[in-house]
Amino acid sequence: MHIVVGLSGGVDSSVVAALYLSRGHKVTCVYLDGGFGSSQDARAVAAGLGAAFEVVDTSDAMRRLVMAPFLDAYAAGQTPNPCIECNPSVKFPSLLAAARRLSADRVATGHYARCAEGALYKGLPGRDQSYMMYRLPRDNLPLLEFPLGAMDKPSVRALARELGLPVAEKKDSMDICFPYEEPQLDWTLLAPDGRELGRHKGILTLGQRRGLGVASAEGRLYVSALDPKRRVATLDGIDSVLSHTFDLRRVHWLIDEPSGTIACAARIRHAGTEARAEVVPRPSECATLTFEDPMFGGAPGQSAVFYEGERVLGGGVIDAVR
RNA sequence: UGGGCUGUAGCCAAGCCGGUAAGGCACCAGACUUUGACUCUGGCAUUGCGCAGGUUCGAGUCCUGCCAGCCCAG
Repeated sequence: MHIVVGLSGGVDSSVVAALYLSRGHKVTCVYLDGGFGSSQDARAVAAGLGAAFEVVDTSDAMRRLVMAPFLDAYAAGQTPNPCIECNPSVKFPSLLAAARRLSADRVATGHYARCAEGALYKGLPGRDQSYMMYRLPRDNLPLLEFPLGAMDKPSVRALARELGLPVAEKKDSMDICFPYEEPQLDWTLLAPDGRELGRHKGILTLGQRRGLGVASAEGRLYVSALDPKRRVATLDGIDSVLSHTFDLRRVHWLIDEPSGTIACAARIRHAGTEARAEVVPRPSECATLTFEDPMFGGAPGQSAVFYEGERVLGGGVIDAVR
């Protein structure tokens, strides 16, 4: 089999490339160049493995489809999740296009998730990245492989050492992968009774408490409401940030679209807890998500992802928190 | 220029009849994390407690004076 491996130069994707080679497959490593970062490590890994290597320029798509919307969202008082946008609109389309061009059979990446028979499943607990991929087009799934989905990080690292990969000890990447300037938005911070508590220059997220610079005798304060038009943020106790119900837009399914209400488990943050919920589909790719117990951390712009056991059912972008 | 109250780190605030400065918030660092959320861990008043004296083996804690702010009377 000829397989295209999305090679970032990190530990995970490097192990993936090595695995396919050791199984005797033909591997072409593709480094996506978003216009920042360096292809050096990836190139070195591919060279070390004796695999074909090429660089695909995705900088234009990154700017248009990921970075610009990211900043727009913050300006609109939302909390964007660029990784969720990048996967279906830049990363996987670019890798699949490369595979088509090279007449390769499949595409593999180092994501901690699993793919089988056209369905997407979680990776192992504690290392699951399926949340970031719920928005992939359903017809992409049969072409994708995530060989690390059944592994944990220590094993992957151990394997990298065994294979003698030069990046075996490289630190995990986290945080947003592209550079940007934080928009200097002028927020006025108010108490629930309308008292002015302070000002804040920059971006704010619903549920945020650090960086506000406001001391309160009552305890910790969280951003409980954002009014992007007036640039006013209301600060309140943690109870004010808990909610059961979320309105979703841009709902995307990885199963046949349900005709009515479905019960499932759902998550509203990548590293958030999964909890029992109910999804009521609405017209125009909308839905209402209601949890049995109140959830913390929901913010417009973030995604809610639905699960049934290990399987990812779909998800949507949070439009409003109720 | 009558009476009462208060003055402890950036903010709020414990410190009882003196014994060698709680706690919370904020802030900083780290952990966690393919979203800058949340969470967790650690640090955070170096003889210092409005100022100046006094009593005492020892004072934030008692005494005197002063300064500042607040309240009630005027």
